Amino acid sequence: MQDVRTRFAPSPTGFLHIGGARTALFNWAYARRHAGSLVLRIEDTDRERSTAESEAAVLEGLAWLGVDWDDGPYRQSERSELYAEAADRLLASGRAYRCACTREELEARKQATIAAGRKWIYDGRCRDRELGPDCGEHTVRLRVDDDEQLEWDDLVFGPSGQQGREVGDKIIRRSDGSVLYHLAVVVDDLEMSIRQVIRGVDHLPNTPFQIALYRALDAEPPRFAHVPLIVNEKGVKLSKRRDPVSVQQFREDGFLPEAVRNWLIRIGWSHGDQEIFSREEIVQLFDLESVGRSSGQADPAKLEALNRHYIVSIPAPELHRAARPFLAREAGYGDGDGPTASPELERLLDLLRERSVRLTEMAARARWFLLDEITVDEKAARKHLTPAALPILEVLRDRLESVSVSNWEDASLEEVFETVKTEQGDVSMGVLAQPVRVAVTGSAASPGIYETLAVLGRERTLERLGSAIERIRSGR
RNA sequence: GCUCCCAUCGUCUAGCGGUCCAGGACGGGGCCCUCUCAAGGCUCAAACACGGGUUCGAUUCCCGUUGGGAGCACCA
Repeated sequence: MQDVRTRFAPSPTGFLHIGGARTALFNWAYARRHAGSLVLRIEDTDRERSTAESEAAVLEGLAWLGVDWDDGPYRQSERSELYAEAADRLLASGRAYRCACTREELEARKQATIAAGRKWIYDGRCRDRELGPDCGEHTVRLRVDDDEQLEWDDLVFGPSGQQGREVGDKIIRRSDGSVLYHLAVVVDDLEMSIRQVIRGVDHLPNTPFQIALYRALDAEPPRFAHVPLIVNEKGVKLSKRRDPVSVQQFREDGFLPEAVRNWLIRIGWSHGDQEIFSREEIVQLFDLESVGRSSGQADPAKLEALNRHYIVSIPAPELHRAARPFLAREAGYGDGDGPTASPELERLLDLLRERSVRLTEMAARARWFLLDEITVDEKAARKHLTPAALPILEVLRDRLESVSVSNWEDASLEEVFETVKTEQGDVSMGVLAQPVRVAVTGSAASPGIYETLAVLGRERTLERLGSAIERIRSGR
């Protein structure tokens, strides 16, 4: 069997977006699945747009998603001698030639061709001129013969290819001596011994020319796998500028990496009817054979469903760790600080799991516990903190006062509620619980009332019941 | 415009000639449960783009139409 060695090659011109993240995931999954290796290469030859911050963001995003690599990160900006050398070699072997056509001339001929309704391909004017290094300002082009069959068996799209005449002699080295993307990629993939190139279909049209480059360099091309694009609601390829889809953003919005990873790996890939894939299962089951060919949308609702799933099912310590920064933010702590871990807080988080889609929501639902001062939802107060509820709250407060701290737990609290319920003429639980809930959490929604009081603690419960009673009495 | 690619419920998809009056998941509707919010249980609606072939038989194979997309740089 052929060795597996893949690569992910992002250009650091912004954040890691979900399209790139998914490509990374596919490369990672394929490499891991086949016990191969993954190389990370930063394509930062566009000095104008590439930044160090962006590179850091990309690496951070990958790490967060659980994509680990075995080699790199390499930076193309540090490898230019390699590319220059390759261009020289091509020139020396006659597989490439110097072209002295100016941009203006090229543009004029191109426009004329297009006006004539034909596709512009370099017309080969300098092809046989055998220009030497002293020909003045010039570019270097790869010689691609008209009848050359540039074909490959795509791991996703099957047999693909073009004739040389459809490709033409493209520039591989600019007049300033720098090298173009195609050459850099081919040289790198060769030098890094990449065996499978897994990338977006938007690169598929580049492949014939790159194959021509491999041949010109007397090298065997790797296998290619072009994966369908992730598109937006309009069905158009995602763009960093237009579509707000950075991995970083999802992280800040309270999504778990497990959920985002599961979400992305399932766009364009499936394994029967299975929907939930752990990191281990992806490594076990992923394959290019079950990657589809049509582009897909990333459905936010699906991400939310997955996030809910993982919030419920990840081990408690992991959930607590993931939730900490969100709790800190909600509680108004500075960076680094955080709410003290306590058995009550952990219990509350476990109660909140089933009711939270995102960590942000979870933290918001924990506000009444995190802060000493609660904010009372006015609508809830109007409905439940009414004069009619006053006697109930008073009786409950008195009864709860006689429950000791050591007895402050679900069972004894339930007992108190049951007693009061009977005494008040068999009122329904709703009539009893809602005023208490609003009094104690400020909101009409919370975990079960016994659990809520138990987690809050005796002192704070009594204090808040007192405030609510005051509030009703003073008619606010 | 040219070259190439794609086409199953709203979305992601299963299906690799009969097992399909097309299955799952998310989303949506309804019912149940219920101290609130959720969760959960049950349930309903929802698709093979169209037209030709091939075949005893097409969602599955071929061609065309339509629709969508990608690429056409001295960008990556």
